[in-house]
Amino acid sequence: MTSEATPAPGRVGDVRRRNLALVLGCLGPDAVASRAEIAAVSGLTKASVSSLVADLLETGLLEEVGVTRGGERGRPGVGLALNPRRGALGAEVNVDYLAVGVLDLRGQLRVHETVEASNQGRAPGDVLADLHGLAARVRDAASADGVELLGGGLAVPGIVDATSGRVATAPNLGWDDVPLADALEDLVPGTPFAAELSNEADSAALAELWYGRGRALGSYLYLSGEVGVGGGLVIGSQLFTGAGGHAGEVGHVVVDPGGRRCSCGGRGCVETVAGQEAILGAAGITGGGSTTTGRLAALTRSLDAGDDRAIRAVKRAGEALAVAVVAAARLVDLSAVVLGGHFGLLRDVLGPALDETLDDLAPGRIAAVTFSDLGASAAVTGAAGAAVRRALAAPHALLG
Amino acid sequence: MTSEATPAPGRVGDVRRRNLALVLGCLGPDAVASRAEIAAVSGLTKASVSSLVADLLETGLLEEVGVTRGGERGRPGVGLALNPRRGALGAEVNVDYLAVGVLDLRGQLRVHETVEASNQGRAPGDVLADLHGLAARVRDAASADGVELLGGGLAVPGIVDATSGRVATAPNLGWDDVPLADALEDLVPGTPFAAELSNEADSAALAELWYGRGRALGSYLYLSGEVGVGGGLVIGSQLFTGAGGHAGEVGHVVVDPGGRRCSCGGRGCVETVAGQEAILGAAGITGGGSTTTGRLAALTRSLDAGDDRAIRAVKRAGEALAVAVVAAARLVDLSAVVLGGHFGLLRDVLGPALDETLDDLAPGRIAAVTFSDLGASAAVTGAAGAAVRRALAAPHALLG
DNA sequence: TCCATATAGTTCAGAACGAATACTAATTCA
DNA sequence: TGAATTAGTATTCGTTCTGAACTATATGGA
Repeated sequence: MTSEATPAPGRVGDVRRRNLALVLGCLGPDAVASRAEIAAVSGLTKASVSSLVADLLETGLLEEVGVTRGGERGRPGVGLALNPRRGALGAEVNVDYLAVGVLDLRGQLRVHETVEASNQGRAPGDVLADLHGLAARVRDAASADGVELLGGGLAVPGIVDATSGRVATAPNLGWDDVPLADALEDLVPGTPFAAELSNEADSAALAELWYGRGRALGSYLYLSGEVGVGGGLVIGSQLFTGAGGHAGEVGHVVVDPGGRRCSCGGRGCVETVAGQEAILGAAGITGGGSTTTGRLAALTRSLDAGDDRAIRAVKRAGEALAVAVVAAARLVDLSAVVLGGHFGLLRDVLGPALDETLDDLAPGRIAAVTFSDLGASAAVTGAAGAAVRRALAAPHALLG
Repeated sequence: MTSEATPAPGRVGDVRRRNLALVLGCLGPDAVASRAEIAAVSGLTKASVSSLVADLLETGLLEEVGVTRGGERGRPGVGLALNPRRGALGAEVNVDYLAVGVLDLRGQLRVHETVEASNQGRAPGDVLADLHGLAARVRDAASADGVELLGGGLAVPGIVDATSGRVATAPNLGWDDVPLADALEDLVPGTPFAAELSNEADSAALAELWYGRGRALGSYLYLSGEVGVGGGLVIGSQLFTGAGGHAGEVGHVVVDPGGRRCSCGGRGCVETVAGQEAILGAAGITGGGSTTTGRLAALTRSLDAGDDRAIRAVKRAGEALAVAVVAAARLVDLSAVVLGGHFGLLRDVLGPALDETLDDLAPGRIAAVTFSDLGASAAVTGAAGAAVRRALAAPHALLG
């Protein structure tokens, strides 16, 4: 939900809260800067920065890392950097696996464990029990590695309400209106920033923004090819959640008004052409007891072998995605796309088809079509990264 | 352009600036409230509100309007309301007319004058000279009516850069890269808030938000049927300008990937089906020396007469708009649409076609399709309203 | 070696501001 | 007439940033 202009009165203390976050914002994941440099960049006075940094050192978010040489002459500054011994936990429940990881403030994924398992149709309670076992192991590993957790996040492939911690619906898991508030509580017990629930495509889009292709772009449409076609819109280096809180639902943009009925009740949606089932079906790769992963592998083999039917199916998917991408380009004035999830496997065929169709439908409009290189850890990284950002945006919560 | 997180240091004075605007924000166009009521609504203390109101009275934005009865007992409060003797000027250059008006802080359009003239292909300088003559008359009328101007705005049917005051391109005027900084300066000379340039569809969308259908909606896609098909996205009661600053360009969303080439170089765009020329052409209403307004009148006569070709052309436009509306619904999670401009003339045929197609392509997704009732003054009202909002958001600029 | 110069960082007085509290003002009701 | 109730003001206090003066630590040349 886009935040309504809450009539919150400005208090004197707000200024300090804002400036504490401002100082942290001057330090990227890898940056080292002295108090004087921070003062110059932020526009704050040296006196204010000194005072703010003292507080931030107390929170443990910041640490001093020896001296820095600025100009040739004069007293050297004391280097300041984000403390790599603080971090957040990210978790992901997906159709074929569970994954949990710990990301530190410097953006390093310090621990990452994945458990393959088919969670489709399992009772949420059973899945969550497995997840918590995995999370406990990961927390222990992080602790052994010297990382103290500040918070966490959980990503699921479905429509979620972050404020209440409920999964409204996750069709591919078979979940419907599942409350996860307790599960979130148990994920990172006793940390100052409670774990939050998020959509898997949104988390992956954010991981891309903070630690992947998106850093150089700032604004882009992230397309996630999973069982469905998910999407996340990043506008001006921020996740755009739209009017109702669930923007970027690319899978059900209409690309063919006269096309096939979709499971959503609509007609001619992207998913009816570019969803996994649609592609595999059109390519003639039948279910036959095989897993989705196995069938996708068969598809890539067919593509490599030059199988005409497979190539046409993937090309058709690329064309459908192009129509949706143009709609995004026009409606929210985007000019970049990042493709992730299983689309990466199809890139050799999908990329050219997408490029070509974009050039026909809206020449010159899309400047950059890129494929993600974050791999399978995107959602976990994004979920943990969001918790890290929450901490860096609200350092005052860590002060007495 | 979505504002990058400018590293602006928070200063002590920011708190007061914010709270001054907060107090004004508690007073809608028609609202009257006492200091005590404002304190209760805003969360500020009575003492702070008293102090803030004293400053605001000094700016002239606020005025005392007699006593108010709160509860049954106790001292009555002093009513506070926005001062209707302050306002802003809105101007519009369009293909068939020039218009200038003055809107007061209470949202009343106190003066509004329109001059019919075909501005297509005229030199920008000539058009602007006419506009300034009109603006001078309107300023005099406002002054005679006791309204003091705080600022202004100018809306044009094209892509603009508000920060530099340039029109990048306005195809239907035949303008290309026209600098309007001087013209804006002359529009409201000597006012504290400089006039700003805006897109006509965006201004109309904002007028809808502040003074029309949008008040009840908060988030919607505004569709403006002019020579082209313009659009404005309002998300969470704010104009959404997207990644590049020009969101809502509905006219070139692809609705038929195999469709006709568009003047933009693309294919199957909304405008190739729902633009004025496309509808008139498909309806068989030829140019024949007649003005666009005349041809549109002929179209509505044909519709009223039950002419099949005309009805099919408008229905086809409704279907095309539906595809674009679904794209917006999915991508930015909208559920409401407001139709303005010349679409209002076609509402009897266009509305049902739109509803029906929406129900086929995305059943239940769009909750509200409404037609604007602001008429021809939408863009002028929006341009002036934006200036009013700027003043109400930055009252400190009016203090010594 | 020693001092001028340059840069980093701290200390302290001052101003701006909202919060809390106690006060005055104006009204109703018994 | 006075108690109760509500509106609004005055005063004191704590928080925070700013700016200027100050201390700390380096380089480089006499």
